[in-house]
Amino acid sequence: MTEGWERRLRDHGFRITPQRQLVLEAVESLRHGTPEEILVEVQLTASGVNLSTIYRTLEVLEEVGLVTHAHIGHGPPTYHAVDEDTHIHLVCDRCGTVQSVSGTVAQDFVARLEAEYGFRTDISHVSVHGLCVTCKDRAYEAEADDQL
Amino acid sequence: MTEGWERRLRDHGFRITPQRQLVLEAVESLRHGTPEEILVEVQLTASGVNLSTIYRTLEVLEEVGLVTHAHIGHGPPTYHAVDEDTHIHLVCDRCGTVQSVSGTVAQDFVARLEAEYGFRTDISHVSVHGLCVTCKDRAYEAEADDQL
DNA sequence: GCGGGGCTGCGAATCATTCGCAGCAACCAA
DNA sequence: TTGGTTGCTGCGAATGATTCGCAGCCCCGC
Repeated sequence: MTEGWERRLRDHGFRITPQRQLVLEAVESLRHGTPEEILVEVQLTASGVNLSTIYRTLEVLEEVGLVTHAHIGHGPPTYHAVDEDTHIHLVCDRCGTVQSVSGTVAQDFVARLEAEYGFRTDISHVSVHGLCVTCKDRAYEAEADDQL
Repeated sequence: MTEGWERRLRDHGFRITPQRQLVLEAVESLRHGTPEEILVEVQLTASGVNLSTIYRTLEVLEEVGLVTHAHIGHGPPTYHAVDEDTHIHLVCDRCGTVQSVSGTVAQDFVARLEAEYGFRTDISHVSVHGLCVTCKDRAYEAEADDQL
């Protein structure tokens, strides 16, 4: 009985290796993870795995549709398993906090982009920048200062 | 008669320098530009300007609200003058093309994020990933192959 | 079980960005 | 206008993330 992930790899002409299994499991258990974080998780089981392998493996897993990545803020990308609930990251450009919200808030927006531009949005990949509630209030004060 | 950009810098305690003027002009004339591209543009006028200065200057200009930046795809960020019409980048993850569309398509989405989460979206900073019309069609074929 | 070619570990290379520092110059005051 | 004080810049090195080249290993079809 071939598991789904094995089939997906094979169907795209890739081999099944322990590293690929471990990386996929790490992504699933972390839910959010940068390559560096995934490396640490993988090394709990297999300490010999190299960071280059993490990068190459994530690329492969993404190509066959088992994981996706999103860019949050300026740092390295974070990877997710595709079966995660799709969500959107609200990134505060001032304090750097990241809030995950359900992808459903963007459904209308996504539909509109498809209708008007034929663009098929990968919603889980979107990250939205701006100011969180807290920092927004502080920004108002700064604007008030500007007026003086 | 002090020009607006000079006033903005002074009001935040920054000095007026030729480099800052040139970088701002370069951003305005390029409309979209990475630090590297801005350097080239600036060096048409002043060849001695250094890339470090471009980075530092962009940071300052952003802090005082004269420019903003957006992350498009995996490469370096691109900078825009703030008086540009706000727009959104639709980035195709397959072919890499970037399409700029009016920010108005996102107004409802932005309003909803503010209403539901108190999040103030910087719309010009959003970049939306997915598949463009052309690549979307090609993706359908690939999915069809998967079914076999 | 065997062989070929994909995969991995390792270290070096690359790319973007940041930092440290010494000299220069913008700006305030007299 | 003339100084003096900082802030700003150029330069080169450091850093951090990601990629590359290559030799050896091991997955997989026969």
